[in-house]
Amino acid sequence: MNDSGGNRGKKQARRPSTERTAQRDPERTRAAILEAATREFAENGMGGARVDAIAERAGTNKRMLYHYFGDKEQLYLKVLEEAYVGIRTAERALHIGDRSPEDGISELALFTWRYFLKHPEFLSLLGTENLHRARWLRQSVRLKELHSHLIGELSQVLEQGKKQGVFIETADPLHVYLTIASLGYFYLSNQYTLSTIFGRDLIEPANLNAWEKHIVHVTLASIKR
Amino acid sequence: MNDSGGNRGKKQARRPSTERTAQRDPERTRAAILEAATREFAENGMGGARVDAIAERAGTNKRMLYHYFGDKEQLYLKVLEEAYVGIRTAERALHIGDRSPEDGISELALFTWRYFLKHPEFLSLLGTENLHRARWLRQSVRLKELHSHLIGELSQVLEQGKKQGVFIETADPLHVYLTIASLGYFYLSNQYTLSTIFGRDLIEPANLNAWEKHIVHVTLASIKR
DNA sequence: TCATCAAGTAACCGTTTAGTTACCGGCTTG
DNA sequence: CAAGCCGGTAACTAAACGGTTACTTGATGA
Repeated sequence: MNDSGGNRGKKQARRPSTERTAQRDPERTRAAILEAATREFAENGMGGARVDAIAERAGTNKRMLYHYFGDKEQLYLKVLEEAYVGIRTAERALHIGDRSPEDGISELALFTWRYFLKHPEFLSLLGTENLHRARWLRQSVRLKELHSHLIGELSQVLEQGKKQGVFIETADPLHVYLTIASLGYFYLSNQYTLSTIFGRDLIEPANLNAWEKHIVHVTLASIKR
Repeated sequence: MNDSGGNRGKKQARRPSTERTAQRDPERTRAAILEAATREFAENGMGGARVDAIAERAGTNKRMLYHYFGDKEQLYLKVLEEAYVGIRTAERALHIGDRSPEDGISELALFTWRYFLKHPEFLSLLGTENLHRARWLRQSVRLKELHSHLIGELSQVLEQGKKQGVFIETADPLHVYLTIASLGYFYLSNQYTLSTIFGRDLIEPANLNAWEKHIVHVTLASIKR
């Protein structure tokens, strides 16, 4: 039973006595918690993630988690923000404007697909956040700035392509990005139900390669004159 | 405090005495639980959904829920199965083979988009199930049969289009379906984060109409000769 | 060299949760 | 017409949960 001992409610002398060796490396501990939290939230969602599990995965305990991040919700937001910073930073390094418009778009499509493939935790976090209608992301000020750059750069590439006569006039930067992201996101984040209902292993290399080609094909076909 | 009274652990005479009027309508109760569960699971995911909340939403209590569905997991699987049956049944009624190949594909794209738009709970359930790597869907035998029909019918439409010379030879039924579903799913299920980061209200009617047109355009552009 | 304070531990707390038990009462049927 | 079954209620339980408290440890600089 829970209530054994009969001393409930009465404070007793405790003996915390450190049994594990203390790390004494705040930066490492903080990073370990953040990484463990990323995995836990990605695997179980906000509702399913367990604070105890995060602490254990990080090789520390709950006290430190609350010490560094406040509470579960703030830790979750931090995880989400870092995930966005990760993809947008890598994306910026592409400089899609340096090539021909067609190559620029292909490059962006390939990059996005491969990033999604390499970072399933990012897709999962997006799913979780949307389940909650962006409840936590909305609170984040720093994230909103990160994205105007992407649309701006993509817009320039499309304009150049229109001038050169290779892209249709109606091509819209937001639509193009959403198309690329859609095709990657759906295939990967829904791979488990899709593989089950269609009886095919979508994550098999041959199928992955076919879909990668398909994404580039569809994206270009939708904007080429 | 929780523990007031001092009678913990000792079984006492209870007085359940029916205070609400009993419904005495098993079919209605069952359906009410299923509908309430659909909403609760869609809004909160598997980990976040609360059995008490489902019972309350259904206007009944937990006992009935366990009586009809066994436990939380079996109830969840039932909800998921019903959601799939819903979309596949409506889809079948389209008979996309009755029109020209191009119209058939447009029809399927429009139907899928509008069904997703009308049934956000279906998208949400898919997301939740994939978070758990189709853990529950895999157990379902009845679902796997439902989907071969869709691919078969789509395959016929594509073949007809190829014969008529309007579709490219490489068009693949699974890829076409995944393309249509991708574009609808991503836009709608990620509308909250997307609206936040891009600073646009994606669910606004004008934007919805533009995306509907875009889906049809992209789908056809990707397979037209 | 020793007081201080950040880093760290583990037990603890109050509440919530999935699931169970004890009991009720009206309809059907032998 | 009574017996029993089925649909129903609400209180209960053990375990799990997010979050806190009491206390320890080791590096540092006055």
